[in-house]
Amino acid sequence: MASDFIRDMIATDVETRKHDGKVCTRFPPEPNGYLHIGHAKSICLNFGVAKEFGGKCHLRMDDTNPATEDPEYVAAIQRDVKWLGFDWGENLFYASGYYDQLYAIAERLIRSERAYVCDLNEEQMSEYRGTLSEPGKNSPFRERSVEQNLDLFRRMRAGEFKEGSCVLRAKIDMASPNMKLRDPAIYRIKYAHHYRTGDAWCIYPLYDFAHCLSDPMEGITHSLCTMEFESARELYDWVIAAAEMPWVSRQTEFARLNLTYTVMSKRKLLELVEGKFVKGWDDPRMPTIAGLRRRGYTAEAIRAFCGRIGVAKNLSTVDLALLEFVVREDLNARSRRVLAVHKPLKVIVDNYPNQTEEFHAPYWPEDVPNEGSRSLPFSRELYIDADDFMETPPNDFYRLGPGREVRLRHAYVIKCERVAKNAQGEIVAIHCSYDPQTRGGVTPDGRKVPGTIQWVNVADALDVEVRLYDRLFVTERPGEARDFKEEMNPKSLMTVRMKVEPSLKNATIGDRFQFERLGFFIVDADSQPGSPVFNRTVSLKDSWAKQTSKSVQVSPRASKPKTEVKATVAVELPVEAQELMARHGISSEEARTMAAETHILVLFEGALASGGASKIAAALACNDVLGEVRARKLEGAPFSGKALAELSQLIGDGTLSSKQGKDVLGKMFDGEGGPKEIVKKLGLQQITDASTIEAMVDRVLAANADAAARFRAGNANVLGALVGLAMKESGGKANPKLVSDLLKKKLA
RNA sequence: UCGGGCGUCGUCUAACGGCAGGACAGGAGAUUUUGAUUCUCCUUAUCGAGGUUCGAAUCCUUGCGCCCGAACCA
Repeated sequence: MASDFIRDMIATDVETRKHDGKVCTRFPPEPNGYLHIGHAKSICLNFGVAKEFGGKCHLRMDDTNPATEDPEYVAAIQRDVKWLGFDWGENLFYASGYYDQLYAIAERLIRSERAYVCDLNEEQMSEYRGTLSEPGKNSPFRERSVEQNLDLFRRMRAGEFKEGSCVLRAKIDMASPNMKLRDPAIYRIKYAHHYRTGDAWCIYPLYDFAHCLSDPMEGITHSLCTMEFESARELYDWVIAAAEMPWVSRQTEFARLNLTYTVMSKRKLLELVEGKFVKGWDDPRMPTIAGLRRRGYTAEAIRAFCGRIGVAKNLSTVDLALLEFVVREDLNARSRRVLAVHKPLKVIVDNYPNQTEEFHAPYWPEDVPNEGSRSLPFSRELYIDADDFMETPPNDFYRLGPGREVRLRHAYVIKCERVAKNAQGEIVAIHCSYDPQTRGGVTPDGRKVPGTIQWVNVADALDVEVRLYDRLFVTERPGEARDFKEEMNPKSLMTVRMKVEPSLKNATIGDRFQFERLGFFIVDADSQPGSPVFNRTVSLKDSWAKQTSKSVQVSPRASKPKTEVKATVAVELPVEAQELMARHGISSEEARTMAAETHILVLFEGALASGGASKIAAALACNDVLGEVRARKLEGAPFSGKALAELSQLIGDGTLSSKQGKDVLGKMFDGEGGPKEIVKKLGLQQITDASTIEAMVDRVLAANADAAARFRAGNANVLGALVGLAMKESGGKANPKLVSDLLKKKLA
């Protein structure tokens, strides 16, 4: 499995023995709909990570809203996760299984004055909450006593109050810039029957309370969720801390999956199901796991897809073509090839005797290492596909046309002699001759027959129902310009009849085939014994169709309009920065940084006071110290201005190159002592001796003869790489400027 | 900008500060009893402007753009 930022983070946590080196993840769907391919990404990530690090992944039904949840969904979720190939073992949990504990924690929060019962109605509450840019104001019920809150909360539970009359709220901060922290509701009254707890409760916890507590209750180490929960993380941490949970789970967010030509929210999918735009959650056009399964996708293909799309934080919309690619790749290796004719056109082989012969036809092409074959009956009346005949074909059409030859797959080469038409002038049959020398499709005389087409014997043809599926939406991003339901593809399902070879009579539900030249198909559950129904999983790539439709095809996707280069408005330097600039003789950029980052200013002034070289110290402080502080999520540098002064002196007097200076800075952050100490410990005296450097440069050049050629060919970046190599050769001690100059001279 | 997140080929995703790589899509060709598969080759990217550095996609400043957040949903 390729790595990603989450796996990197977990690997670090395991190495540093966080949580005792254990890894426990969870997949927490709400049973209010079916799982879709977007969930598959999360499932593959959570279960995959657990497996890779020798940990566990729990399956947890996040069922805290009795109004929308249903046991049917619970069963479907388990079926789909299992089908995808993942096993939660004993670890199936329900948020509803924690209602007692959650209630107890809520009372604890009340006792520690971190929660209160609020009687504001929904409208008032939203008014009190303020807006994104204005702070909210405290609820008039915020200062109720512990006793009163406890009493009220218990009466909420006892069913003494109407639905909506009050809620339990966390007492955090109504002025927080993070709206999630403005005293969020954590319990509401709902007189609804819960599918698991029945009528035991009339108050239910909300997501922000239940979810973040379920995690530590189960010993979850890494709580992976999608980006829209990012601002909830602060609340997540607050609740765990406020509840004084003995276990702390860490939430990390990644980007959810979007697919072109697809809608991916449960709300929209539910709308499609309830509005009968599709035939249910498992309609093969749906991006649900159940739909994809019925469409003929394999779990392997879906997992491969999830592996290929990666995990990152960028908002991303994956091309549907990638999903089609992985399923073709998978199906190519596992589907038997059979012959089927979509639009039957009768061929009469006039010179063929009145008989039936059988051809031995392998199920697999040569490059798929599988065994098996069937026999194919052949006689003088056959069906071929109407698309494989043209009365006036262009030169590059190498199928059948008047006077032209074509190979019938596994059978004979035939030649079109004449076309039979009815009174309306429509073609009713093609009269052909066959070449008896070409039995099995070979041409002993060595002549080229470029076209090979599929066919079915009229007498034995099976007439079957086939469902041709296509993308559900016609636009890449349905719903972006108008209501997504107005952008549905009217041809997303075309139910047709096909003539297929007789061996398919006993195909059973779930069998997969490739209908040669047409696509991959699976036998649908609607099949009856002896009369299979096929779903097209995906068509074959068809470069002929692509070529012929080129003229009508939309122009290749326009490249993204580059953001217009606007005249850069010089941003005025704040007064404090101007003062600093004048006072310390530093650059405007540095002054700006120091004016904004007090700890950098303090550090720099400390360095100045200790006699540090001001230019170097300023650059170091603003560019490198600040970067390091941020990367390590610190408040400030863990060393004094004096240490910075010392370092800048070492650089200033040539003891250290600026590169070494930065390395030393890293060690200072690691707490390995002062600059001089580190230099001594590591023996970091910079190498400036010309002959020593030349020897190293020569060695690097000798070992990378091709690099020199590439540099001369115009790749200027090679120089950087060679400098890097020479630096490594010197153990980081060479003066990079000297190395670079020498290299330039030698390469010129 | 009230807070947060994110900007790398058309798309998705890599690159301890050291030759911007891979996959899909697109194009050209070879092989082919599936115009499939397979195999070769090619096109295309670091949001802009400054700064630090021998060297910046990466560090700093700044501008721009996109996304998320004001359910008693999850």
